[in-house]
Amino acid sequence: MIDKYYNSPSYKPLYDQIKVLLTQSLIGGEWRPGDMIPSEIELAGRYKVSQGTVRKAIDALATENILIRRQGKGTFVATHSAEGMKLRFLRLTSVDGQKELLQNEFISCTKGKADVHMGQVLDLKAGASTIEIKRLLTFSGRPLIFDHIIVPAAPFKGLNGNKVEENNGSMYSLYESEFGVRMIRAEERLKAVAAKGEVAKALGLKEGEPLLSIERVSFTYGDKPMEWRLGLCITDNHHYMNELE
Amino acid sequence: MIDKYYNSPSYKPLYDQIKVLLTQSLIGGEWRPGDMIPSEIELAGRYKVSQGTVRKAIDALATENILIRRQGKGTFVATHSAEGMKLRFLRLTSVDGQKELLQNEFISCTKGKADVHMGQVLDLKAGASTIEIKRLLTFSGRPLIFDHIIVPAAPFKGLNGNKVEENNGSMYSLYESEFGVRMIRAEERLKAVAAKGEVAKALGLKEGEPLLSIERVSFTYGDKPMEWRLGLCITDNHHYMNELE
DNA sequence: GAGTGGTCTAGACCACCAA
DNA sequence: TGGTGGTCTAGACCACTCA
Repeated sequence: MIDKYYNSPSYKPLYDQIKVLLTQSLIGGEWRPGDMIPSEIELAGRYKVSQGTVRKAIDALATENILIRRQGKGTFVATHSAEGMKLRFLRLTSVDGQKELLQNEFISCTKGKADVHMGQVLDLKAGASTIEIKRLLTFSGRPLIFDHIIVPAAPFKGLNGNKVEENNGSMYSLYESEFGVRMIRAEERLKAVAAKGEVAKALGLKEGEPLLSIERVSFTYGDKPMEWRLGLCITDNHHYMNELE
Repeated sequence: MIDKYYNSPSYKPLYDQIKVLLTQSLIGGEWRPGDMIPSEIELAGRYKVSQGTVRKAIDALATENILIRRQGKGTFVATHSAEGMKLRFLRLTSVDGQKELLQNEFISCTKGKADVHMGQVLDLKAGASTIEIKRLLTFSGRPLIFDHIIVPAAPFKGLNGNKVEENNGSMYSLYESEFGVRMIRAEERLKAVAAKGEVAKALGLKEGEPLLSIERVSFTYGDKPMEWRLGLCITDNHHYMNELE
């Protein structure tokens, strides 16, 4: 199981192997979001390595926001239901600095089929069943974002408009609490586009006014894509913040 | 100098203290971009700590892209002149995937004064001298980005249009090689705006067409802001990529 | 072969938290 | 007071690079 011998043909550092084992326990549901995982010393015993090696594996998962360390308490599986994590992937900030809460205005939830492109994006066969959600996010009464969300139907069997509304639009905590799907990372592609049609109407804009288009694909454990999302945002009083290092 | 005793009122981990000392040597120019810094063992001796502690400090600087480790060779000060680092902060990618090189079309380089807002952004007194550069970046012959750059005049004494053109618009490697200013991180704010005036003309657009506005502030060692930049981008065939974790 | 960073261990002690 | 994560050390050995 554990292979510490360097000359092995498929040599990998021990802490990488431990990291894989920990990830498998997460995927397998041995520890669920919010749970405390065993202590470093216990894990060291289980895997027959030193505490320092386990520590390095946990450190890696902690910097990826998959685990959360708390001195004196333990190490926990990260969860989207924790306060402050609900909008983890939302980078939009009001120009005057405050990160206010948004209101969710549900529009529709329908069944669909993945076309070839969406099949590639979500790693599905073309024609596979999907669920599509449209909604409007408003900020102090004014429309801000028009969201179009597509997820594969299979892992989200039973997802419907009621559940979205009950959850007040916090999709990620819904995915996690109802379907056991935790998103760990996302890729975004941004463009500037002109408002038109349904979207312009919902946002109360004239045709042709500029909108920030944010296309996002979110991934769960094992880099499996589980959600496609297109957000069209009015950026008169908000901007998308990003830090480059 | 080094304080490893935990009960000290201003307790900080040893590796953080080492990190500060290393950063000071970088600011002071003891090691310049591209240089190899002393080996871990040598630094451990100099600071009277163990190799592991030095390693942890270097690890931190390496994940911040300030130092670069190379097994078997040594640890080096990161540099913008290295190939592949020239466009380090440019997140724009063509839709069909290729990360092509851009052509730089110089427009102007003028002297100016910081207004109150720019003073705050660049940590200058209002009225301090600045240098402003405007340019157009083109991609296979077609305009792509209109850049407006403002830097404080003092640290960049002698910066002019010729130098920008000689450098083919690679501003960061110019700052570094000519003025010893290395940028280590940047903050960006993105919006969608409508093209107008000078910019619309330069980019060959009609008034009102959507543009991606990227406002960037870049920082050198010690989080000192050294450059403000506004890039207005045509995103018909390009998008801004971002990874969220 | 000499020198560098990379991995792994074992153990000591500290800081934080909860009961 | 006991358990957790956090820091620090000393030392062994491996992998990579270059002369």
